[in-house]
Amino acid sequence: MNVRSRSEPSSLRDRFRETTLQAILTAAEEVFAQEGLHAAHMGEIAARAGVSVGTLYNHFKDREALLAGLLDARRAAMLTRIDETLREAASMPFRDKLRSLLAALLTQAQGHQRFFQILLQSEVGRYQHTFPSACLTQSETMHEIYVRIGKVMKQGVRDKQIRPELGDLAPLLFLGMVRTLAIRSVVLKIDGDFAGETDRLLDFFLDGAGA
Amino acid sequence: MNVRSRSEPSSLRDRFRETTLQAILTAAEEVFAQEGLHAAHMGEIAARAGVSVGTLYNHFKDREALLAGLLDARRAAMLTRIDETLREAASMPFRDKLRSLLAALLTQAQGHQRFFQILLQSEVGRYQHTFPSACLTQSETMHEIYVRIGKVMKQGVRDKQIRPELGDLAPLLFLGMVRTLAIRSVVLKIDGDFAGETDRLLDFFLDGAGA
Amino acid sequence: MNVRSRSEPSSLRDRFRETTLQAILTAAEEVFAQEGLHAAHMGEIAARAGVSVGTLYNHFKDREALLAGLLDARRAAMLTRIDETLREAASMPFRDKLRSLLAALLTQAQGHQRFFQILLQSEVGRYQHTFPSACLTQSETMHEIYVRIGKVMKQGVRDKQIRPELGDLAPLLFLGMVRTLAIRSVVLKIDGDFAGETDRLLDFFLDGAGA
Amino acid sequence: MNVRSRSEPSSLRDRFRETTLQAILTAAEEVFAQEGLHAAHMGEIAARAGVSVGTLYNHFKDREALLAGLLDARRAAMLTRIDETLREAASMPFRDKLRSLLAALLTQAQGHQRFFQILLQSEVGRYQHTFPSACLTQSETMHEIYVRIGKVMKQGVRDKQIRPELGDLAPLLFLGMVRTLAIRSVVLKIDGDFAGETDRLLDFFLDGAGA
DNA sequence: CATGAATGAGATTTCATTCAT
DNA sequence: AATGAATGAAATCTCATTCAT
Repeated sequence: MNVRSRSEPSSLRDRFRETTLQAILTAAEEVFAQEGLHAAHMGEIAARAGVSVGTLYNHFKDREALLAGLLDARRAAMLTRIDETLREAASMPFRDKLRSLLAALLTQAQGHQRFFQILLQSEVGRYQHTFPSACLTQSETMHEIYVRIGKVMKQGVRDKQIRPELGDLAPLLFLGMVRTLAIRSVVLKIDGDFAGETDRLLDFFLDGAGA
Repeated sequence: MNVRSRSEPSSLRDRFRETTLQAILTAAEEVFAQEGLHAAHMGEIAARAGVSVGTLYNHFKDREALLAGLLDARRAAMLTRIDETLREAASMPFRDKLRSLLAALLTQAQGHQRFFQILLQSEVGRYQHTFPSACLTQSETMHEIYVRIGKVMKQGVRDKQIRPELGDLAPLLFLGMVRTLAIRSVVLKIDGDFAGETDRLLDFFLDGAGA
Repeated sequence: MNVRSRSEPSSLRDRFRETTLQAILTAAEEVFAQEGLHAAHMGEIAARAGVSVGTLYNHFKDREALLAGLLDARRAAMLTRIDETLREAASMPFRDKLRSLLAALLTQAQGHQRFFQILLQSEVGRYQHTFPSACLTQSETMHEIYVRIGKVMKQGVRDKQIRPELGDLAPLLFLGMVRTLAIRSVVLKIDGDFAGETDRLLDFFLDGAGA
Repeated sequence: MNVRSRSEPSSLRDRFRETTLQAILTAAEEVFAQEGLHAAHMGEIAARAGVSVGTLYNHFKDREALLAGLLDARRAAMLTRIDETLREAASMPFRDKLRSLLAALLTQAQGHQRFFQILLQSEVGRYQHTFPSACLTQSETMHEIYVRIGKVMKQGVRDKQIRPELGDLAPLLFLGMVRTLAIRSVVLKIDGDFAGETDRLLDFFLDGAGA
């Protein structure tokens, strides 16, 4: 009993801590995506999370650690989702497998737009000075995604479904389509239906825009 | 004579002033591209231009005006180049015209990588707070490019060279390929040969990656 | 109980905050009065208040807000004091009432010499560009004082104690006497006994300097 | 002849130089009065004078020397005018002499409002750090004026025209009336008719505001 | 642990002054 | 002697981080 009465407040505390942590991560994702990596201020993140700045520092050593933590958490979720999709699609014919992958990427990009925006920022901006470890995380994430797309493409080439001339451009162009939709959504400030474009994009990717 | 004797010292000074201005713009382009819009510090720009901080402020009211001035200058050059290409290609068959446009875009993206990087940053980052007027310039630039690509695509659809189902995605995807190369070059830190990829990209765009 | 245990630490912190705020206001009053509105530097104010520069900005948005906050606080105190005096003197004969008002003004001018110096600076200097809102506060303060003096003067005219020919010059000249003492004290750098001059000034005001 | 032909261009040059100098002084007077001693920028003065900043430095060692030079020039004119008035009024009865002095002061204050505004600023502001020598000039100017008023007042006391109780307050209060009009004109931004108030002010000074 | 006021390093911006033309 | 672009010291302001409560 004693043990329980001691352990329960502790687990309650843990749950509180976890809730706070999630609130911080969500707020951070919002602010980093909306304001940009450099303009995302700790005060703003704290305010949106409904905690004080000090609390941010109780959970993360500094600003960079907060971003790195956020990216780590999201990255795991994203890669897990892609891997699941690929496993489910393992035995499908190539075109269906590619379709599943594209649908998964688009669904992720739409469902985690904020995280995706951060990913895009990391790609084009130079944040190595300000966020060295977060940048590392991001390029690793991107690399993981490329590796997965790359495997599918290689299989496609082996199966004579993908022209070999494209070589390593194929994964880049495939992901580039997702990026295009994401940017369209940011620029036009509309919540475009990413997944609904799956077939148009797949047709474009495999058969081109030519008549 | 009087006029000349008056205008000559003035034009000499003007030439000096112009030299300084170009040095500032070049330095600013480097720093904004390499460090990112928010992390580009006036001190760094001044140092690279080989002038003092105060000199930046003799030429531009503030940091934002400097960026806006830079973007205005580069934007004009880029749009002029694209327009020239399109004029030269006006009477070509569609595929050649599209090839010319793509080659022009890739050449620009490679020749003005720094400016292109800034353009990409403006697309994905949220700089409206910090650089309102520069952002406006950038979205106008992007819009101008889209309009030019869009016209060619519409003609392609009329000529039955482009599948009409893609609709407004066609220009986005076309520019997306250029973006893909630009990002590859940034991420891999290699000066990839953009223009050399023209044909691979054109084939991909018109005929797809499918075998 | 819970409320108390929550409110107490908060009120303790509030008291600290309030202490800091008062230290800042006092330091600002000193520096603005001694150095002049334009030459009062934030660093100097911070140093005298015994805080860091950043702390000033935790309490006031910028330099102007600090001045405006200072003036607002002091203005309330000054007008309250004058109003009290007038209320106490409401039923006195005119000469005594005027004497009370003059004594109150002189006491205020002496007791809050620094604030008065700032008031004088605002009158003669052109600070509309640098301190627009503070200037507004100051002219409102001056206007409030004029209104109060004006009322007494009007009553004096009705009671045939003040020559009507002076018209609206009477309040100006009355306040001018106070200004004269304040300036004498500034120029001679002596802490002249303002209140001790009440009767000499009252005699002068009512009966003139003529024999 | 040779001598003449050499001296003439020189005197022409001198005249040019003199013209430029006057333009600078006039511009400086405007800017120092309108913007305040601290906010008066060399660039603004140069622009209003229609010369370049460099030219200011060809005529004056630095900003302070420019202000000092301006004040010296104006001070001489003002004191000369007052002295002339006093000489002309030397044999008048006391009241007329006082009236002449007051009229002269008011006329000066109105005719050289800008200079007067600078005088007022110097009285109440603390410019010893920024403009040490100019401040000296100003307090000397003020002192000279006080001395002149003081002499007349002393004579008034001897002639039993001025109550001796006022003592050294009399000159202060006399000048205070002029200051009152000047400030009214600044605050109300009206070009009040100073000289037209001479008689009202003289009556007030000698006989008071009492009925 | 949470809090949030205080800190101060570092950024932007201003402007008197210099000096090559 | 006039010019005005360049200079850089000094000011204002920002914001990540700390730490006493």
